Amino acid sequence: MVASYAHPSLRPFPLPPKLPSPCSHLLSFKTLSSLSPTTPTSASADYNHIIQSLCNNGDLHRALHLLPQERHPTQRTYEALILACARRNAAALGAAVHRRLVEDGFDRDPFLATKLIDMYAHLGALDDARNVFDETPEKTIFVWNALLKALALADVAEEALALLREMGRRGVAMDSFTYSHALKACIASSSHPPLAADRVREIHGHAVRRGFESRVHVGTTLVDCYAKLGLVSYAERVFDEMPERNVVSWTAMIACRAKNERPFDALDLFYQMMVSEPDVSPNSVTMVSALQASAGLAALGQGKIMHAYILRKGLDSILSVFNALIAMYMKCGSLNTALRLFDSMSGRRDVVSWNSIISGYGSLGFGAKAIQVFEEMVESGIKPSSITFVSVLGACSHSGLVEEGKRLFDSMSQVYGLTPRAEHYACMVDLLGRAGRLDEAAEIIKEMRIEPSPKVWGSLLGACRIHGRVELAEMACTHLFELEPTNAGNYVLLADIYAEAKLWEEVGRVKKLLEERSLEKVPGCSWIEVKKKIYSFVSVDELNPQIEQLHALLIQLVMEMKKDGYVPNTKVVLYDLDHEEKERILLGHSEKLAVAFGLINSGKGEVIRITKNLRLCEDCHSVTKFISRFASREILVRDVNRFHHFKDGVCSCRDYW
DNA sequence: TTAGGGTTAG
Repeated sequence: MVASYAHPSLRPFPLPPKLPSPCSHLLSFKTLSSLSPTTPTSASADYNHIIQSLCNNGDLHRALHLLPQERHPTQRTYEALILACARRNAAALGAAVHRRLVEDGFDRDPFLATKLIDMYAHLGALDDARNVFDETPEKTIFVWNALLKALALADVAEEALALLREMGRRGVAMDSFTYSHALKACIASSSHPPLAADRVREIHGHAVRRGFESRVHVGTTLVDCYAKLGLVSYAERVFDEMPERNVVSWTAMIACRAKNERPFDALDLFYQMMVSEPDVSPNSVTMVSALQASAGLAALGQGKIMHAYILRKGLDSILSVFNALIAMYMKCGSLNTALRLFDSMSGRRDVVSWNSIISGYGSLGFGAKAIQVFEEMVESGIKPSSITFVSVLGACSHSGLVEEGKRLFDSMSQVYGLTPRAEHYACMVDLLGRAGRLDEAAEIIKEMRIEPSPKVWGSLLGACRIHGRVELAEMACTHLFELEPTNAGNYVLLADIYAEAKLWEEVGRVKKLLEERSLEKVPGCSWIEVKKKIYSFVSVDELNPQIEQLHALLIQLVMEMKKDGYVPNTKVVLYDLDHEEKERILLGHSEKLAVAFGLINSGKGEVIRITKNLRLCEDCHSVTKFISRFASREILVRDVNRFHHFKDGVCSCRDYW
């Protein structure tokens, strides 16, 4: 079944019956007024009960008003007050409750200490949380875990690990909660992945020895930690060995694959869960991850099946699911469906919804439209986030809107009070570099107040590739080879630049470096979804059952093109081979095979949608433009950077990409 | 008393 945005289940759900106003079932306003602190109180009034009820109903002020009336507040009363202060982000009131609690002699109570630590952590007052911990004489495991969690989730995860070591020294018996917090601290503690991985492995080993690995929460946290470190096979091993799995464990594993360039395997796992686990029902988070996998594959058919499922289960009322649907349609190139969904959600759009539309327009090459949507977003009262600027600056870059991009970049700090991060500088380098203003791009890097990230140098290198700047490319590579020595893509780009300048000796030198470091170029791969099945192609794909048919079609098309003046762009082939051999390699590029497959196997009027894991090659770009005219077919190719929409012999990028 | 998974970009 195929879902459309107009599915009847999309009609708004009936509103729940109107709730009674807070506390109306407890006390009338008149009764409350009579209980004000200035009024003599009745000895029989149960203030503890009333205060707790007021707190639970969100009426913190009235609860605090009553507190002085109660001579003997109980532990439960203080718990309710602390939780209410945390919920309302009421720092000053929280501190006042804490003072009163101390006066009442509850400062040695480990239960309330746990609640206070949670409250202070929630309010961002870590020193206060630490003080409560220090001043609690009887430190139960709850107290230790509360501080561990507070430190792990704040930007002081190193301190969390120090606390863990202290627990070890003092012989505190850790429980499964301790392990979950400690693992999260490992991820938060280090921006250096190898160090974080060592730490996770160490705690993992510890958990295994103590028998905590079999706990479902610990196993799930381990899956997630390895996922965040990009160690997919470690995550899979933990997941496979879990004695008990629930929907969260399955979702963590699906998300792990979806986020680590394994969208096909993520979908596979999703369907495995649906088929083999009748007791596990996907929830909103599962569907968000599954949609992300469909988006990663640009598998529109799969995405539509999920949309139908989401509607049937009513999960589209959840904003994150709705946003994930918009993103999925955008990444599958279905701009109109994404826009219809976006239009249908007026009033409940958040910054994520807007960002999806801005980046969607950007990647399709509608830069001016992306800027217009950005302005509408600001007008509607939503504050742009750091990601909004990555999206809108990226949109400027794809469309060559240099001056607009510069203006937006300046507004980021001057108007919106956001400090540009490395990724924003990378956008600016890309914007200027693509437009051929490489010296300005290099100047921006020089003036950066923060350390340029690999993305920044990578953007410069990419621009050097487009504009054939050998020396500047070498300079960028001295940084890149140091910062990310194992990223084969940088070596390949440099070799590409040398090859284009016909510096074959230098090409050989870079290839030798790749060999010495045992690095392999990521092979180009393209795929296409036909009748809800995904077919993938690699270069010179001799194992493909239809390869002869595909070749015959491509040879025929190229012959027609040559009559039209087409000259194969053999400079994109990195090897110093003769022209004929280069042409043969060019013809076997995965994206050409996928286009030919689409022509043969899809319906006549259907748009051919192809996805490629790398940047689209220039020769394939020319050939696809021709095919779109010659075969009268719309062809949409999503490469690693953006969309190319081919129609009537023209590409939406207007050859600027 | 406490814990685990997710949406936007690059």
